[in-house]
Amino acid sequence: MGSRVSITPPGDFLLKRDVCSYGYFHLAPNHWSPESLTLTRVLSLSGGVLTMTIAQPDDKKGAALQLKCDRALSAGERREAKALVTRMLRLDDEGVAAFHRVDARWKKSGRARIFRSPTFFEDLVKTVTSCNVTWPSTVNMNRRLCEVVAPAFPSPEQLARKRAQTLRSRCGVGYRDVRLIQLAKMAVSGEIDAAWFEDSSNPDEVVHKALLKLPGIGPYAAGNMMQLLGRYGFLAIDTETIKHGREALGFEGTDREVEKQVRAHYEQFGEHRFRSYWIELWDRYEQKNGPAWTWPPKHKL
DNA sequence: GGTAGACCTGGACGC
DNA sequence: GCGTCCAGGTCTACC
Repeated sequence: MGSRVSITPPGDFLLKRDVCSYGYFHLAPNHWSPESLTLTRVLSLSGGVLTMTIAQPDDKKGAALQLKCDRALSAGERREAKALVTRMLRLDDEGVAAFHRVDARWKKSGRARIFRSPTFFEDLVKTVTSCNVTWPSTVNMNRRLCEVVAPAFPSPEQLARKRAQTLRSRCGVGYRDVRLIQLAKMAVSGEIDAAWFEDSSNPDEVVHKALLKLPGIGPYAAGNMMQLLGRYGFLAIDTETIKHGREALGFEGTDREVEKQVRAHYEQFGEHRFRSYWIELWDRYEQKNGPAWTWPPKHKL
């Protein structure tokens, strides 16, 4: 007999909109069902692995979330599950109103939350697997990491035990093999301390610099990790950003010139600049392709 | 500090 | 079916 857990989200939270707000909702072990509007994923808790389905049956802002698990949970595991879901769905984001004051374009729709992973380490690995590849390769890498290493997504301990050759040949991560194992070993040894990165009392600039020192993390990945940590004052500039600068914002010139103009443009949003940029970009994707919650798992942006 | 080239995978394309 | 080209961000060597 499985467990059911109920969570009361913030009054503006809408599951389908706030899960399908960043590409990670299509990366294993996440599975979004456009038919049932539910997110299913495998999680690892202290009592073992389980599969959980998250639904918002009333499909209205602020309506209760129902978590359905395929096995019974202890009281401690219920707390663990709630904490992981809270991180993924950003239920504890206290900056939504402040963001809408700075960028009122999204106040009516309520967009502000950007989906992420239940753990810092999963976000780190997903970010590395999204560098220097097209999206279908990122999808494949994450699927195979879950198939080959751990169904609930590899923990640092599980990944640190793997051989580079295994990751390369069976997970298709290519030259990222050594970097991923280095990151895992650093997380196991404590050299990468997730709690330190998550601690909002540490200054953004210090956290950003620390991210840039990690293997496989360059300017784009560090910017992306900053937003995944809830620090939105940094942009994550990639080829999509340059394309957006040209097509949506009308900037011209070389890539470098467009990047400069993009950076200058989003200055006005201060500590919220990534959200303003990302929601604008995502909104354009949805104008072309329909709401993200209708996209099939193999949807190409 | 700036830049060129290597690193891998998978998709598109031409034959 | 095969070979070639290209896109994608990080890292290193070099100027």
